[in-house]
Amino acid sequence: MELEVNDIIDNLAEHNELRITDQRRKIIELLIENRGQHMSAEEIHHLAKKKEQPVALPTIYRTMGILEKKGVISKNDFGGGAAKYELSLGNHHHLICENCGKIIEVSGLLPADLEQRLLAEQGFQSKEQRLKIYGYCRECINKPKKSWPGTQ
Amino acid sequence: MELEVNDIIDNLAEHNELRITDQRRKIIELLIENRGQHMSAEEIHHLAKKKEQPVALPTIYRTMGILEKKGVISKNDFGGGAAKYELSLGNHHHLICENCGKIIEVSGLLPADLEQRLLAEQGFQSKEQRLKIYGYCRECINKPKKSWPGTQ
DNA sequence: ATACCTGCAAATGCTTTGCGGATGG
DNA sequence: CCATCCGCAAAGCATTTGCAGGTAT
Repeated sequence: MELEVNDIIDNLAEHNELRITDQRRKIIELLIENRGQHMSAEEIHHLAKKKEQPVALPTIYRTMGILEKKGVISKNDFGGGAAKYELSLGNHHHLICENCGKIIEVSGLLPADLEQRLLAEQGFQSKEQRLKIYGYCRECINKPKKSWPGTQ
Repeated sequence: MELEVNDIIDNLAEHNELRITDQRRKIIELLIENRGQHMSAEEIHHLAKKKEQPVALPTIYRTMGILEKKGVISKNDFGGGAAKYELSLGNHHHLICENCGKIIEVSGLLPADLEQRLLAEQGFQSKEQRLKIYGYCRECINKPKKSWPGTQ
């Protein structure tokens, strides 16, 4: 796990003028510790503070911008106000329950030849696919529904 | 075309306590006139003003909220700051060029049995699927790339 | 008549920016 | 040493809200 922080860090520094700072290391560390979670900038800020290594909010936003451009993380808008970030770990997609706000991750929903088809039919070279599916989760499917948006 | 405005209006008023006002009629009119476009609240605001039937921005946001909940429109975040709205006309998806910001609409990208599969495998009842594909369009695929985000 | 709408102005909340001081390479 | 980065405070923007007056039904 500690290894991976360095993997990412090294990769970032490799070709560019990107400096390795305690703040950036800490942010990546937190992203790895919470892999599979969707975290807002504010949540990362709180976690860092709780671990006695506070990182200022503007620094977090600036870092997220860099990491997103590098493809290390992806930024999601689930409709709850603040953007949510997560480590990019393979192409997966999100089922979003409109009743309780739960996010379920799923893979393997897209046809395998999608990228080639788009290139052939549209001349479009795709880098990343994001499928969001809105609906009701197992628990809410038969419950009376409340209104959206609802964060968790 | 004028017919369709009334279709939507009537449909909205049918089961609910929703009033038919000039502002709501105007907004729907503009959405229909610009079908296939992606418009921000601000753009709708400008268009209404230009047509001598101004609608206040808060009213536009409030109306968009209602129309979205009713499924008349869908709200998109393409990363350019403001949300973009469009009439819901069949399930289509968006190719987003990271170089020039162009949005290309495409249909028929998802497996036909997707909804049934999700219900069977996850117990998830899906209402709406939105696939966003980031990459480079035909014109930009060989151009030197600039940085993102760029709106148009 | 009355519940619902609108417009205005102000508030809100996420995100970005300017800047002086700090620091990694 | 110097370009880059950080934290702070303040600004920027899209969106929401409170409220008083207006309007559809």
